[in-house]
Amino acid sequence: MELSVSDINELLTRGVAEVIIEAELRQRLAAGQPLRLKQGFDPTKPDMHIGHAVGLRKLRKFQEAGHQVVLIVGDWTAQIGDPSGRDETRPRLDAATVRRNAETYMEQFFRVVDRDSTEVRWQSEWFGEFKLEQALDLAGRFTLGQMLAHETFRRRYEEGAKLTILELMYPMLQGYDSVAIQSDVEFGGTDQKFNNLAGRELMSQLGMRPQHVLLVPLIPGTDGRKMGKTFNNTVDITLSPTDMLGKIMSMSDEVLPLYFEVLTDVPLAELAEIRAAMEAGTVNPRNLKMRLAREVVSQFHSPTDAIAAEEAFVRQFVQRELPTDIPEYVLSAPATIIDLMVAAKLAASKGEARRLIDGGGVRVAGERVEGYEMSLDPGVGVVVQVGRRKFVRVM
RNA sequence: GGGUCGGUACCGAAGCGGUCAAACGGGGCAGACUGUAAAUCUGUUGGCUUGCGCCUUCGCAGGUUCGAAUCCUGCCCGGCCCA
Repeated sequence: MELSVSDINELLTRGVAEVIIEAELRQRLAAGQPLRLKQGFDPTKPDMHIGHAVGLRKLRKFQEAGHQVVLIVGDWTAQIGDPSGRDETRPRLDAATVRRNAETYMEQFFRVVDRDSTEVRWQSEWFGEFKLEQALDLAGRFTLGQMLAHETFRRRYEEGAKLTILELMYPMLQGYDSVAIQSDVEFGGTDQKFNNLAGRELMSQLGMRPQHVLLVPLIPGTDGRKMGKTFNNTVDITLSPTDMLGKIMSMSDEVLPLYFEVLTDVPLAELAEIRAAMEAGTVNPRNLKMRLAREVVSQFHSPTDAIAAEEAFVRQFVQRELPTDIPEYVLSAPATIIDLMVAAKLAASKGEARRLIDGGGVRVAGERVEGYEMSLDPGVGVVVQVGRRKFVRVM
């Protein structure tokens, strides 16, 4: 497939943080030779969020231009745990967990990336038979000085935190993957730069053409802080259309333009308009956010799902009506409101249930619950609501 | 191997014999205001118990004491200094 200069331009700049080395990669793309695009992952935590989708979408665009994705399952590096950005040593995982996580990950990966033009490789193909001699050779190719150039390592070293030799091995192993699969371009988030460069270093030492590196930005989470599990601000791609839409609607305004850039195909010209309108304050960000939410839900589900989710959203949060899909909880005997909340998982403990009631966060049939005495009978069909989004119909 | 400092709730961090389920900050949850935005304000944040009270929790295991997160012993883990 022939790419125009502007196609290549968008491929290398939109939603891209850095390309190493851009001029060279530009030439190779123009030359039209199919390239091997390396994307690795560690099967540590299988849940993928839309932050990961940024890179995957980019891979997809490259595939559409005729290139080949090589997905590496880091079943060895997963046992070390990527130290990048980490303040502490990670626990090591057992093989069965790794395997299971890998399956889950790939299922999610192929929701964005085309399976047919992807080659899946496991690190154990080359590390399974690795000899100590080879490991020593690898270790001999990097200096401590190089390793301490890595922000993460340096900081932990200087702060006197725990830093194992094993962790220093991580970038070397990831780098060796590039050698093993003869990577042309490695994809990753900006936090992967050091590891990716280790691949370039190794390849050139071994007389190979060093891979190029394409880094995508790490996007902020829904609250504007770095997206990650610890902040509970991710939008997981496995979310239902309703939840996904809801999460996006609850995000901070400031991240809107970036999300449009990296998660939608909205044309660049329009992107500029959106940015300008936001800055000038001539649009209600809520409306833009709804459009973004629609676009994203359409991608991971379908346009029909997106429309349905939007309608449900408007009913529930704008018109303040009850959602249509309230789960039922079947009561076998009369129960107090406290016991019901715990049994129906509206509260984690009886203490929490009481606190929620004290705080005015519990409603039964639309009426705020006061005191703990209320009791409910089986079959009343009444809706119990906790907070703004937890509902149960008591049957 | 020796010396020394340290390991507290989701995270950071006080406490150093009783009044400690454990200050304070962050985060979380809920309420008010909203656009399920931000900012702001309020409440709450181990479990059981409507109060009283009981149980579990301050690296692990023992011990001293009427009483321990706080003192002692051993062990495990980490930092620093020396080798």
